[in-house]
Parts: sequence; C-alpha cells; structure tokens
Amino acid sequence: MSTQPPDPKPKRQRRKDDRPGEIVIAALSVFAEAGFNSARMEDVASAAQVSKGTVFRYFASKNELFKAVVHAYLGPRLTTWRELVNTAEGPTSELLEALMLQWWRDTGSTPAAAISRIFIQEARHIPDVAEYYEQTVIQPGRDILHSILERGVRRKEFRSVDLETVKNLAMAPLLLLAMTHHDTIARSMVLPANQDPEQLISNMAQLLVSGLHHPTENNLENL
Amino acid sequence: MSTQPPDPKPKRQRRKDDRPGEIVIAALSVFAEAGFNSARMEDVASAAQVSKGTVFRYFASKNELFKAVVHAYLGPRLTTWRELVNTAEGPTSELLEALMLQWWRDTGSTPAAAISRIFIQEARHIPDVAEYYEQTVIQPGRDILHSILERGVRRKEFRSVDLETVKNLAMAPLLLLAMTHHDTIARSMVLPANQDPEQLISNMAQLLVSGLHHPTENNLENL
Amino acid sequence: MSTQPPDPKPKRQRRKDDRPGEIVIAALSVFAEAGFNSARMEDVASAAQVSKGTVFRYFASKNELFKAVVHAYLGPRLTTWRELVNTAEGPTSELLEALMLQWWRDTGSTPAAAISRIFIQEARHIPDVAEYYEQTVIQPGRDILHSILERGVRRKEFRSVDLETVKNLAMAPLLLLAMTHHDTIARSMVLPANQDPEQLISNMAQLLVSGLHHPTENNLENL
Amino acid sequence: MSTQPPDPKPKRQRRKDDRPGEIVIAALSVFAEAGFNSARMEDVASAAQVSKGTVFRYFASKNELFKAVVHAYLGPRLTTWRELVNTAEGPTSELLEALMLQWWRDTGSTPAAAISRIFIQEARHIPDVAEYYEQTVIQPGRDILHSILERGVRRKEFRSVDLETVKNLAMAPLLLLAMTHHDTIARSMVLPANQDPEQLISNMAQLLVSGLHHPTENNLENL
DNA sequence: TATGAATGAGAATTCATTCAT
DNA sequence: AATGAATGAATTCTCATTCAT
Repeated sequence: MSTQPPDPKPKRQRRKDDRPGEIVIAALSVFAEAGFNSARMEDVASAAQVSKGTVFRYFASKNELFKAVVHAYLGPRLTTWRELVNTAEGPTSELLEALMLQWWRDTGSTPAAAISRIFIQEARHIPDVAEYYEQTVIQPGRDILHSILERGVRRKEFRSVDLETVKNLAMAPLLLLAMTHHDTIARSMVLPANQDPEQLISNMAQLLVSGLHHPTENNLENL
Repeated sequence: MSTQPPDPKPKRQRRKDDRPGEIVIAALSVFAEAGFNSARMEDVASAAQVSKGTVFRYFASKNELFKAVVHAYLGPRLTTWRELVNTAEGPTSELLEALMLQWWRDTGSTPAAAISRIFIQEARHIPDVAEYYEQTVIQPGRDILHSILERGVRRKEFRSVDLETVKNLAMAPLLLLAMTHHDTIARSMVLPANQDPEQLISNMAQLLVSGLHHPTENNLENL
Repeated sequence: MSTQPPDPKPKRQRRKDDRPGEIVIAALSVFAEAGFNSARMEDVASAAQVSKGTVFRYFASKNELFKAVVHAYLGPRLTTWRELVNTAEGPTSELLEALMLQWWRDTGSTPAAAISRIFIQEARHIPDVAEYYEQTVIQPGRDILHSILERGVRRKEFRSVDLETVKNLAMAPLLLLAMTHHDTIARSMVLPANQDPEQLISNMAQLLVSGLHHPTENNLENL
Repeated sequence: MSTQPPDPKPKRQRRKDDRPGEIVIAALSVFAEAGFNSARMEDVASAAQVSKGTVFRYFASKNELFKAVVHAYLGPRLTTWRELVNTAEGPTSELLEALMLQWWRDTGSTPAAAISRIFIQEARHIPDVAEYYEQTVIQPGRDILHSILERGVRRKEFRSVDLETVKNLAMAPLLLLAMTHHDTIARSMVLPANQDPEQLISNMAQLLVSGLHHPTENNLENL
C-alpha cells in the first residue's frame, strides 16, 4: 500500500498551529550552536521556517524567547530520574553510575545542555529565569542525587561522608562536559584526547564510588 | 556672569607609566563582567581612564587585548605550581590537596578565573586565543596534575588508575567553582548553601584521594 | 503656540520598487564624486533616500556595492559594441571611428566613466573587483578592438602592424578623456581649450588611421 | 684603501638640517605607493626617519605636505626638454620619439608620475595646487610638444593636421602609462602583457607618425 | 496573521592631529 | 626642536526591533 507519490515536502507537514513550539525548538538549536549573544533572530526564524516578524509576534524579544526555551526544555526529565531511583534494586554504586549515564544521555549530551552554558554566562541578565532554572532543575537534580547517596549510606554501602562534597564531585564533571560538548574548541579543554564521554563518566563514577566504599573489605577490584 | 569656565576638561594626560599594564587590568575586569563578545572596547578604555584610541595603540584588536589578559593573568602562576610540585616532600595526597587549594587561592577565586569562564563559553569566537590558552595554560596545568598523580603511583601511595579520569574528576569542580564564583546567581547553581569554597575543595581532594589510595591497609580514616 | 508638530518625520517607507537599482544609481554618483575610498556608505544611503542599514541589506559590503555598480554600468554595453562590429559593412576606418564615438557616447561621457577612473586610481584597494573588471570589461573591450583591427588587416585596409600598439594608442586618449570629463580641473589637464570631445575623438581616429607623414603619393585623402 | 670598518649606519649621514627636504622625498614615495587618501602620515614619518610630530612641525597638514611634494617635483625637467628640442637636428619624427622616451625615463616612470594620478583623483579638493600644476607642468609640456610638431610641419615632414589632436594622441598614452606604472593591478589594465613600456612608447611614436593605412605606394618606409 | 523591508543604535577599528614632556 | 603618547571624529558593518503591506 505504500505507493503514494513521493511527497516532495517534508513528511511532517507543519503541525497545525504550533508555531511557538516550532520556534522554540529552532531557537534551542540556534542558541546551543551560537550562544545567546551571537545567536541571530534571523537564524532562529529561518531554522523555524518562518519569517523574522513571526518570531517577534510570539516572543516579544530575544530575552523572552530564551526564557521560553528554558521553560520548554528543562524540568521534564526529572520524573524519569526519580523513578529510576525509586525502583532500583541493585547496589547503590551501580545505581549512581546508571543515573550519571542516564543524565548524560538524555540531557547532558543534547542541545538542552547548552542552556546551562548560557546560564552561567548570562544569569545576571535574566535573574528571573535563572531563579526558575535553579529551582526546577538544579535543586531537584541535587535532591535526587542526594537520595541516592543516602540510600548508599543507609544500606551501609557507603561511608558516612559529607554528601555536599560528593554531590559536587559528581555533578561538576557532568556539567562541564555538557557545557562544552557542543563546542569543539571548548570541549578540547575539558576532554583532552578524543575520549568517549560515556566511558569517562563511567570511570568517574567508579572512582568516586571507590572513594565512598566502606573500607572494611578490599572491594576495589574494578577500574 | 560665570567668570571662569570651571574646568574645561583636563585634556590629554600623559600619566605615570605602565599604560598597557593598566589597560590589561581594566580589561580583565570588563571581560570578567561582560564576557568577551559583550565587552565593549570603549568600556575597557574608560575603565582604564584612557580614550578608545589609546587602547588600540597598545593592542591591535580586541582579540589581542584578550590574549594579553590571558598572558598576564594565567601564565605566571604555572611556574609557582610547578615549584610546589617539585619541592614537595610529604605524602602525595597532601600535595594534591595543597595544589588544588593553591590554584583556588591564586586563580580560581580571583577575577582571573573569569578568563576560564569566557573560554568555556565563547571559545568559538576566539579560536586563535583559545588555542593559545589551551597550549599555555590548560595543557601545562594538566601536566602538572599528571606529574603529581604519577608521583603518587610511583611511591605506591595511589592505585594505578586511569589518570585521565582522575584529572577530570579533580579539575572539573575547581573550574566550575571558579567560573561561577563571581556571579551570585550562577554560583548558587553549583555551590548550593553558602558553603566555604576552600572547605569544599579540601573535602573533595580528600574524597578523591580516598578513592585513589591503595586498598591494602585501611587507611581511610580522614573525612 | 505651535499647534501641531509639523511633520514628525515620515518613518519607514516602503517605496515603489527596485530598491537595489536605486541604490546602485545613487552609488555610482557618490563613487564618481568621491572615488572608492572616500565615498561613504552613509552618503550612498542618503543619496538613495534610504537608511544605512538598507544599503547593507542589498549589498554585503562596500566592495560588493561597487562591484554591482560596475556590473550595472559596464557589462551591458559590451554586447552593443560587439554587434556594431559584427554587422558593420563599410570600410574599417569608419568602423573604428564609429566604435570610438559610440564608446564615448554611451560610456566615456557618462557618469559610468568614473568607474574607470576609480580603477586606475584605486585598484589596489579593491583587487578582487579590479580583477572582475579586468576580465569582464577591459579584456573584452580590447578583444573587440582587436577584432576590428584584424578586420582591417584582413581586408588589406590596414598595414600589418603590432596590434597591441594600436590598441593602446586608441584606447588611452579615450580613457583619459573619460576619466577627467566630469572634473573641470582635471579635464583642463587633458583637454586644454574647451574643445568638443567628440570632434577630438573623431580627429584622433582619423589621424590614427592615416598617420602624420606627408602624403608624397596621394593615398591619404581623408583628414 | 677601501678597508674601513663596515659602517653599521647608512652611508649618507643625515644631511645636516634638511628635514623638510627629506620629508618631502619620503612623502613622494609614500603618496606614490598608496595614493593620497590611503597614505598615512605615520608612514611618511617613518620613511623619513623622523617622528610623526616632526612632520607636522614642517607641514601643517597632509594637504600642505602634498602641495610641497608637487612644488618640489614638478617643473624642473621642463628646461631639459626644451633644450632637447632646440638643439635637435635630425628628422622631426625621431625627435618626437626621443622626447617621448625622454619624458618617460625621467618623469613618467619615476615616483613623480604618481602625482599626476593623484591629481586626477583629488584635483577638486586642492584646486590651488592643481592650477599651479596645470600652469607649470602640463601647459609647458604641451607647448614643447607643440613646437616639435610645428617644426615637422614647417619642414614639410608632417602634414598640416590639427595639432591639438596630435598632442592628445601623443600625450594620453604616456600619461596613462605613467599613472598606472606603480600599481601592478592598474597597470595590467593598460599594459596587458608584460610588455616593455619603452618599446611600446617607441612603437606608438612611430605609428603616430606613419598611420595605419596600407601603403599602396611605398611612401611609408619606416615601421 | 504573516512577511520581510527598513531602520538606526551600536561596536570595532583607523588615523590625522594635538600636546605634554 | 623633536618625540610619540593620547585623543576622538569618522567609517564600515551588524542586528534587534518595527511596521507597511
């Protein structure tokens, strides 16, 4: 039955009336590619296949457009992660590694990660969005991580260390990796050889854990 | 009746001395505040209390000016650190912690740290400077860290782990801390409570080490 | 008492049509007046009654604008001249004179002639345009002239002389006349009395053909 | 005897106190190279091995400096040429060719020729110098040429043609050659192959004298 | 609603000219 | 007198934003 005349237009016809949504999608990729300042509204428009004027019809300014991008992209994944934590059964070390890899796969390595980069640069200029971002993304993320670590301690898998320290040690490399992932030059500062990010994350998780493990048995076989 | 024009503008000054040096100082603060792209040469000029033209007299372009800032602020520290490594005598774990704290004190927590932030965020706009930075600062920095870790392994203090992993785990939090330190909002994304950065760094160093230590004796008493 | 603000500036016009065309016309007159380097884009804009930005909307740079001017004014004539050559029937001496006069009438004496002047004087500032000009105008122009002279030789009307020499001798006065025609002072250096250029060109064509020598035999009837 | 210790400084020590003269020399070469507008006072200064301030001490402005260059360089040769004409004995055709070559050698091909180019471009901005130039250089030049042609007519060597026409036909190529001689690109528009200018001039002189017509009787022996 | 032409406030950079030393 | 550091007006080009159609 699949003998329709080859449709010359892109398969997905313009989804009826979600211009704003399409623009936001386009905007994310343009912002990711160019950063906030260097992103040109014109590029957003043509990426969204609309005219410049249309972008301004839906978003009063470049700033507002960026806010919309943040609102659209951050937050949704959190529930996934929370489930991952709640339903996990195996050793906490594996759970930690799994979560880190998961975050990398569905956020850190996607264009959405560029938002973090932009925030750190522009936060002061858009404090309201920044606050929103902190409350809906960063803090919940830390909380999830926190609950994993607590689980490890509770189950006597981990020593009872300062959890803030661990959280920072775990999140910082991920964030940095994410921030630089879409810029060849910046990435080379953080990920020197042409290393595989996932491999690195995996290694880091294990190294981190070996520092966390209870030292009673010599259980540091892996790495 | 206005007898004398009160102050017809003190035109054309020839001030004390090191004009280029003053301009570089001013430039750092302007770049730190605004990033590379958004920084205006005119602001650098007025921060240095000179005219626009004067800035260009000493630095052929915005790029060159930034390069000079990098050179002035980041180059010199490296030798200090290298010495620290070469003359150290105690256990490597302490050396590692000392170096991390040292970096924080004389770079990470100073305005010079903004340079790193700029690179991570705007490397693509200044590829030539980025390359220079990578070669004169990042790579040597990694090398120093590398030699410390090797020392630890050589002296059987550390397990023989993948050093790339360790380096990333050690550097990322420092970099992130530095990048956000001068912006309240951005900082709050990375350093949640009003924690003391030095304490955090110290903790991270120890946690990192406890993951590195040879597991033969149960030597993980500290933390 | 000034009841109404007399004319609050008729912002933002969308005028009839061919904006690029109007800009090119305006540009020619500004370039003609000032030369390439001294011409200001802003002047082109106001001569075309548009804003600075509009000029750049249609022409990416001053260079490109100038290139467009060259293209608009010099390219089209070539075909006219080529036809003139191909369809001619009479003696070659007349054809030569006709072509020289034709060039003068539709290029040399028009503002377009300023383009030649600019090239001779500022070619080094616009090497890419100069190359384009050389290839699309000068060289074809020489070729047309060449084919006329060959015709004369082929038909035994002309001696078999070095055609390069003849071409230079024919073109140089025309070019110089054109270059100076719109500047009273410069013109006075080349065309001393207030002579009629067309008369002069006609005379030159005939002199070129017949030479100065005394006609010991009567083969030099015309002049 | 030539065993002096190799003098590290340029042989000709600064001729005591002819700064203005040196500056004018330097200025000519800079103007010739770059044209009026693009010539930088700084380059003039360093070519003259003085400071920018010194140039301004002697010449109130760039305009004044250019005027000084014109005054210094134009005019002096005329007497040489006049003598050439007055003492000549051979056929006028040879005299004409000799004069054209002479002019090329001691003016057209030297940096001084660039002045003509600049004039044609900038005449309107410096009408007073232009007028001086016209009176002291151009007009006398034409007069000399005129007297040569008259001599040819008087001696029945030349036909009795319109002398204005001949003068223009003779001078234009020389001027154009001179104007473009110091600019590779511009030159290529006027002197296509890498032809030798002197050879071309020589050819043109002969062609001018003999014309293009086929010598149905053999009265056109030379060429 | 959608379009894209038009606008103009900047921003980097250049360079003649001034003036403290 | 000489120097060269300092100035700032001028110039090209960019791009967010506006608005006639």
